[in-house]
Amino acid sequence: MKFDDKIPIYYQIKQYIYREIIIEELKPGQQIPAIRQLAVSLTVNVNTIQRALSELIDEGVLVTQRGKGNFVTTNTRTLVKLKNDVVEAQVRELYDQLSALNISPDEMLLYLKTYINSRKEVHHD
Amino acid sequence: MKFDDKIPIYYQIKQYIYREIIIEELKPGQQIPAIRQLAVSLTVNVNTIQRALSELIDEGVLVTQRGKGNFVTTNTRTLVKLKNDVVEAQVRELYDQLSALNISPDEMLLYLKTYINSRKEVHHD
DNA sequence: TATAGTGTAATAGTAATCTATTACACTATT
DNA sequence: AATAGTGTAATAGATTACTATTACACTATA
Repeated sequence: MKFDDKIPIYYQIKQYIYREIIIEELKPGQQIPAIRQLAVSLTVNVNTIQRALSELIDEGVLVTQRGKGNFVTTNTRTLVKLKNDVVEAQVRELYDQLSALNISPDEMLLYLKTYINSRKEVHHD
Repeated sequence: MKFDDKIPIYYQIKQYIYREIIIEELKPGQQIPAIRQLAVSLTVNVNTIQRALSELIDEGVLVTQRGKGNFVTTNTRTLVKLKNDVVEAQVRELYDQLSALNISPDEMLLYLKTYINSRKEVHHD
């Protein structure tokens, strides 16, 4: 996985797990990969994984069972809130940043539409 | 100024100056505040300001004149590119993040519209 | 020429993040 | 009982960012 070197890795791992849960790549109640396994597949230290997970556990997104493993919460309310919060944070970020550039809401929509269209025509992946 | 403690301060200061230039709060050719003045008004160390400015100088956004001060470039091409780059980076960020949540372009537009409307109705500033 | 206002550079100390490593605790299975 | 697979905890070292501080270089002006 490629990390942004301007943002703490443990924090980016939190966001990554949020996403995996939201798209149900990790389903409610499902056991997530073992800490040492995650450390290998993300090529970071176990402690860094542990820091991310312990925050997710504090937030109630994951539930830990000592000796067994870590599991996605089955609490629907928490999971719905998670998706809403993550999406809204992203949208608000764009809104705030473009507002700071004196760009109007209508222009924001136009910029987004234009960007989407530019992705449709040419695919530079 | 309030900084995000997940992102280096010098980097946030760069973004701040980008914005001031884009909205022409700092105009082409204009002298920007002295380094020690910026350090006071942003309540950070002179070295931190210096790090941000030296990168802006390397990028050609600012021009320095030893003993005189720092000035916004008068190069129109650089300034136009700056605005385009900053705006597109923001839009791409939203697009990529929401794509990772399996959200379609149409849904992205809807989310943005909804957020904009929610800002119109109630103003919690 | 002295002084005030600029930018520039270097050093030292602190804090946060990440890595590497070791050790321990709990669970399930052989 | 032993073992393998989990999570948990603690220490030490490297790196980066930030601060504080001091000093120096250039420009303009009194």
